[in-house]
Amino acid sequence: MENTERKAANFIEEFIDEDLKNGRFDHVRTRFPPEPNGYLHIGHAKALCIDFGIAQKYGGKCNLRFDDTNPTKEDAAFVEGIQADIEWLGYQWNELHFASDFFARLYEIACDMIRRGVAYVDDQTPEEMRVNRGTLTRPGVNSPYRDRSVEENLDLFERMKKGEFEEGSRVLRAKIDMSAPNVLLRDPTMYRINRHPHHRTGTEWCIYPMYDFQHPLQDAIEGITHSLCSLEYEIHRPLYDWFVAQAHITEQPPRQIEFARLNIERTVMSKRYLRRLVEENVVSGWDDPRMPTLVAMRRRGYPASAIHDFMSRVGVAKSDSTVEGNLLDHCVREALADTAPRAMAVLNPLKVTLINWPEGQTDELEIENHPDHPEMGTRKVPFGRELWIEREDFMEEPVKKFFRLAPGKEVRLKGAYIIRCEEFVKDESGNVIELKCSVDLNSRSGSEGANRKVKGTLHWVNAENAVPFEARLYEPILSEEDEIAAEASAEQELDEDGKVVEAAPVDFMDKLNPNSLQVVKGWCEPFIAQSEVGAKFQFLRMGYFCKDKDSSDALPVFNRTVALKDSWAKEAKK
RNA sequence: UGCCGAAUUGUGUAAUGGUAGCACCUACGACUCUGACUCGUAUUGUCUAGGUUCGAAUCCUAGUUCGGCAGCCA
Repeated sequence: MENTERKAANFIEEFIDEDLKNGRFDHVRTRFPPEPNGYLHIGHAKALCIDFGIAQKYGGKCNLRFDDTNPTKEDAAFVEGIQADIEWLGYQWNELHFASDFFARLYEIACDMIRRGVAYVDDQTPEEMRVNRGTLTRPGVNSPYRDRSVEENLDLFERMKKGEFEEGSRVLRAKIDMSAPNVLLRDPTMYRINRHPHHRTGTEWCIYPMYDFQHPLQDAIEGITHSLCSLEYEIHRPLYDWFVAQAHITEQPPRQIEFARLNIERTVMSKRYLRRLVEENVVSGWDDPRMPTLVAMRRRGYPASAIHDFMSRVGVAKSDSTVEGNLLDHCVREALADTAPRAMAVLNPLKVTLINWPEGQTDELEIENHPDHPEMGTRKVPFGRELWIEREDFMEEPVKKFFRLAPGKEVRLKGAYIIRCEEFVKDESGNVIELKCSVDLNSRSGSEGANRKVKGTLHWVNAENAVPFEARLYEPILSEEDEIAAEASAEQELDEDGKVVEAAPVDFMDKLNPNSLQVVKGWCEPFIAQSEVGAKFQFLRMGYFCKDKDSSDALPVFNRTVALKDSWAKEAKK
């Protein structure tokens, strides 16, 4: 492997380079280890891109491993969803493993640890265990069951496995040090009893290994060289190393390296909360386009390449950070800019009648599908006396710098003619409901008469053939400024012993953005309606849109993937 | 009051003792049959205080602030 020339892109690669150079490893093998208890979100995608990306970069391998050690919340459907997401991102795992395939082996290792006197069955109640663990500032005390004989431990553990005991009545613990400053080392639990059927092993097992025991051993078994994970596991590393050392699986223990997880402004990034959004029907499902899950982003129209681009821009570091939503939007726009064909759709329609256009006459105009890519061809667009334009493209009393339609003012209709607003019609409550415009019949696009300066160009749809459609417009799922409070788990209050008194939860449901979904009915060009689910367009001036699976023949539905940048909106605010 | 980490412009991330750079955001301008795209210009930064050094974001000392840890979750 000739990586000495290549410059490390981040601190993880520096560590790996170091390991390769000093001979700790002569190859790289990573793993992506999701628990199948939900769908992958953009935060997982960061870890995923790092795990797979580094393996790729070093010519190594990356395994997909499901850490399915807690049957309570896991489901086979998530296993499939996760695999689909990984494939969508274009990665291929080398080996596919399930922790549950190794339950027998882990059990044997646990028995061996009992025989060597470094694990024991504890009969304390969860409450007793908690009390005896001590606090952050006070050492714990040994369990009264800590010094049972090997024979008794072996017998008890086997009977735990056989299902002779109730859930919660006994656990297997590692015998380390109840006064360790790192609380995780105070005789951590290795196995607990859980009778919930497992999505793969059914009722074969009723004891399940804990993460701290299973994960490092699984890494060692698979021959993982670098076990990359998020910062929260940093404090677990001594335990990780301890278990690997105890298990005697490999001469070359895997190295755990931690990096900061991804946070994005106004985005919920915790599986627990996402699950709540789904279960409490705040969203329509894991693939609701407001969700930060990959399955939702795909549905919303984000190209996989945008995710990769985003991850490379976000970088990898060891300090906690929160990325602006702008950056993701930017990556999505950039990914779509060259590939999405242009089309016209009006989201908030205002009727325009061309007073000097012959009644009953409909022309066909030829309009390019992409201004920068002539190879994407052109399409025929009908044009007649009655049109729809965007309501916000007209102002009765135009403010300065507004160069769209206003009484007496001219605009160009994209690919068509220049029109002038001659008068406007209001309903009884004073709302403008129609514009009467004159059209410059010599100004048809491409003709000589079109070559004059008109400041504004509007998109439009011919009323006669327009197809009604539903547009779903999205905003971040959290209200502004509140994301941190919502992200933070419950505030914990401590009593004088430093123990948790009560969790006073900040209910993130209160932080939800009431405008995260806006549904509007608009008009679009006929050909758009016939596109396939998943088809992506840029609706001129309105943003990138993706045809949704909720579409019917009667009513096409489009998700706005991302809006275009809008410098007028900023100007208008002033 | 314990242990483990982290602090570079508004945000994210480089610089590994030698010119603090890049991207996004923002502002202004050019271009424009998308107020998009593109192009140009600009503002803003090394947590604090000492020290070592010709030279410190980088090394040392002491602080400060922030994050994580007391599941039979992962």
